[in-house]
Amino acid sequence: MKNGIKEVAKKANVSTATVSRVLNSSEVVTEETKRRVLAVIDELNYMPHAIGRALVTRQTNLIGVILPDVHSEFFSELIRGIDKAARQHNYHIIVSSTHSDKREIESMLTVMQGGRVDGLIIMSPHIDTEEVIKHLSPLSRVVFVNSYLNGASFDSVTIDNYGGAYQMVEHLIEHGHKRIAILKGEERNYDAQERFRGYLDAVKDNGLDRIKNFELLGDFTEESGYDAMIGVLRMKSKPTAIFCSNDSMALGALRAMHEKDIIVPGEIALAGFDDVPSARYVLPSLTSVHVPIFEMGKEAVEHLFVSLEGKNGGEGKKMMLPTLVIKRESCGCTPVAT
Amino acid sequence: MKNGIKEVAKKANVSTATVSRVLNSSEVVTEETKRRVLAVIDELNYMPHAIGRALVTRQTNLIGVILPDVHSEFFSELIRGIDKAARQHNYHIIVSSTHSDKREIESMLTVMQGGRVDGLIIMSPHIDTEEVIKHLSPLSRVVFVNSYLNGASFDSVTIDNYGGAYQMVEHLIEHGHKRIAILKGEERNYDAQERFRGYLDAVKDNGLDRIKNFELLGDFTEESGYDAMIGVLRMKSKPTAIFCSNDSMALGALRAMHEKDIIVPGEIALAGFDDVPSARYVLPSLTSVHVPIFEMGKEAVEHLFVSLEGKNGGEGKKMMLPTLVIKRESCGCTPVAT
DNA sequence: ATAGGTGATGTAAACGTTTACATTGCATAA
DNA sequence: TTATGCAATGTAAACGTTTACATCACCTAT
Repeated sequence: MKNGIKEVAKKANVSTATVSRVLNSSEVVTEETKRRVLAVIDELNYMPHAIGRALVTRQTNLIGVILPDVHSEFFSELIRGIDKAARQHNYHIIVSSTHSDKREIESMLTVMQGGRVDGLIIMSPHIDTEEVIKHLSPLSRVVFVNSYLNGASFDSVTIDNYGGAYQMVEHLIEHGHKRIAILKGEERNYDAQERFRGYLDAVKDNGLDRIKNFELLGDFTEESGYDAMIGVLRMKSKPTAIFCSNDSMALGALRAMHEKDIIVPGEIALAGFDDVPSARYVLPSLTSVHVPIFEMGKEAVEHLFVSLEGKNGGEGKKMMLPTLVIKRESCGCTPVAT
Repeated sequence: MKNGIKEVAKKANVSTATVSRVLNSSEVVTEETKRRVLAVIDELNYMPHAIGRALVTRQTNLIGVILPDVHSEFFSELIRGIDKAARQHNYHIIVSSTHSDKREIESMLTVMQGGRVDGLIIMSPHIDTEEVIKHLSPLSRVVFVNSYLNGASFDSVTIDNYGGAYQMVEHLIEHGHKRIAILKGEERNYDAQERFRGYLDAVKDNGLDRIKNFELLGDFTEESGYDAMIGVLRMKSKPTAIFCSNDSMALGALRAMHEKDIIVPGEIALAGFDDVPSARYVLPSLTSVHVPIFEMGKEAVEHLFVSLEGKNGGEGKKMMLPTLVIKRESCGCTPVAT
């Protein structure tokens, strides 16, 4: 007992064309006919076949979302933002995580194209974004999110990594710190690069010396933050403040300091980036740079729709969302609760 | 300059059927022909049109995932597990969050069915699951995840909420506690119910009195944990231990105790549920019940594929994944680091 | 030499819609 | 009365594949 548009048409004594017109609320159908068709649709519990429809309209109402591995708050917030905005346009999203694996990215793009989605949102924080672009069919609509994209004419939405880092470091300087270390992220990570750039400029613009020893390398994980901090604590002349390129590393650093009985911020002040939920609940609470992830997802979708509706291809519109320094206990702004 | 299978066929001097056979690696094609076709495919950069294919094969290689609002670690872990398993079968996933809104669920189901996906994974922790089931087309393949599902003949994968709570409470009892409070989740939440049931049975089986005053109501948010704890601290005769139905509430409770200078676990011991990442980093670190979220997603997909491959409809196979008590500082197992 | 078999390829229908165009019936104007 | 126009509906092609079936060439056994 299959029931397609044909069955509905027959039962309602009209042609499939008319049923289709009712379905797409075309104006030209008589009230009477419309009522009859609707009744039959209801009776047969008819559901339009999305694939059949997509084949002819060349529209799937689907957006593909390609992400690298990403920590959980970021991931869920981004998806939430994207989904929310997509739903408002009556779209759904196909999500896939690439683990930043080249072969995986490639296969993903192949699958996603070929009519399966109307547009693509890609996050590619590593420098291999050029690889990605190479596999992009020229007619596909794409918006990049928080990606390394030098000059390529694609739409993109990013957060102000540079500015956030700059302001945070400047804030530490306002506290009187002159020896500020940075815990960097992976070299090839775009966010990490930008945040480092912000640190460097803030240090320079405020007349402090750049101390190469204080530029530590991490990889955005809690462990790497812990390890790096242990290293710092072995230094003869220690920094008085540490700016971590993300909160996970800051939490790791904090753990190391707890273990070694270092008082934060008394002996060493600490600041992170991302403002993850835990930042509020650790002791001392973690000063961090808030990042509008949800909004970024939302904006990405809006950009995509502009591109989808306009005839002309994406004109490479870039958008940068502001970040915000959240002052808590670990930088010394608020007395530490005990 | 469109290029479909026809263009490939023409250029390679074969019929579309042969191209299709090459594409689907059918055995019967000559080596020579295959090579020629493959060459043309490469030259034209031909990509099979997924929709055209789906229309005739009646297969989209897509799994729909419908989730309520869910906290971020849970969300991302679950998606990760589902995506990983799906990719192994060459499937992609369509994700949508319903915010537990009835109308939204309904429209979601309608959209998702009608040939758009091959199967559905649904998480519906609230009691209104029956509403969901009502809108399920009988031929759609579905696996429920962590859902309230009394007896309905659907496949489902859940975690052992009851057992985890039971063991955790029993563990607190082993520490010598006799006055153990519980911070419950919303009444209509399935997880919350089960965890409460575990608490109740553990208390009873160990010969302790049920103290109604100690059964506090929360809603799984950090704030509700904080508020409830403030209430507890005003009680004349306080509990000596508190079991929170999830970690967010436990973190809230912890914050309240910090503010009021209550020593944990010295004065009041604390335990949570979910084992979120922050549990490791708060002070004191939080004893909690670990939940295999990733695995749950993976298992859900595997169940779905069994159902997809088998001719017969889902036989209502249920699977329950074990939970694990993780002992840290907040229950008194480990000395608290300072 | 011929029938029958086999292996490779081609032909065309089918999947479930939408939509350009054709048709119909009817009202209105000349 | 007949042309004209218009509103409502129908007809059938199209979207891009897959696949059952037909065809064809060639080989083998009789």
